[in-house]
Amino acid sequence: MPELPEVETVVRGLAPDLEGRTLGAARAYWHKVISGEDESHFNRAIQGRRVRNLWRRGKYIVISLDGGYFLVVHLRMTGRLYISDNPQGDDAWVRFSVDLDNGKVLAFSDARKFGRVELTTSLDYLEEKLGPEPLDLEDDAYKSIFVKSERAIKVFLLDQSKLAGVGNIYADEALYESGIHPGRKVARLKVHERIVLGQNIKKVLARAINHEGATISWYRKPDGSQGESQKHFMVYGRGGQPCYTCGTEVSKVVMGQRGTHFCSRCQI
DNA sequence: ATCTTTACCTGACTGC
DNA sequence: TGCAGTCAGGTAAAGA
Repeated sequence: MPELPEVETVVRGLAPDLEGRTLGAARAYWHKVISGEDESHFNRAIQGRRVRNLWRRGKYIVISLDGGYFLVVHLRMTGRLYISDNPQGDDAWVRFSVDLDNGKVLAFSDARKFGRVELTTSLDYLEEKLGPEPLDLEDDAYKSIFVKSERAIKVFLLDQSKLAGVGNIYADEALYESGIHPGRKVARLKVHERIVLGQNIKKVLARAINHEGATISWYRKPDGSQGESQKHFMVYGRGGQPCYTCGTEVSKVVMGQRGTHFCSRCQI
């Protein structure tokens, strides 16, 4: 499940091979993979444009092209983005590809077909729907973000319009690190809890980036190798197993339609 | 307006 | 071995 650290790892891995390349023909192997315009218009607009650079915004990958165009990619749950020597890509689930001027292709693979590729001339819509970048925020900012809402903090953390990039895994991990029960209402969090939670969100995300993301099922780095972050989870995916801190069985419940893992003794 | 629910999808896994 | 049922979860859109 690509979240901020996984998307960041993909961007860092692709940048050296993509920056400066000129794009050629694009192909969609599944019609819905391209959001917005149709394939022929998409193709006319993308061909011949040079890649300037790329970056991550929330869980979105933004590839900046000459002429003010941006290729925006979201991996959703099972998406992969990689460079291949094979025109068809390297796996059975390639939904989109675009030729590069060095004979390789940029391939977008996605078993679940939830991911999307979009060509746009404005990134305003991203800024309108996304909250701030969690790694950029200081304590004061976290104090003010975690205010007012009556929702459970776990559900709140998944809302990309409040904070962009945190997903199910790192929400559970950050709450564990903070000793905060996922069902606590945001408005009831004490000031020091908001600060600690913000610090731990940054800590778990930064650590996961250092581990090059978590390979749970589908996520791979652009070179095809697995991340290491999953080896360091304290609660995610550990329902029924003993808490590393106190030995209590890790609980797994559903919260906001998402599997939620926590220690009922360490998190209050 | 804010929040919740549903739909989108299919591979992997479980149980019979 | 085969098959039905369940689960995984990010986001848009619809509903409350």
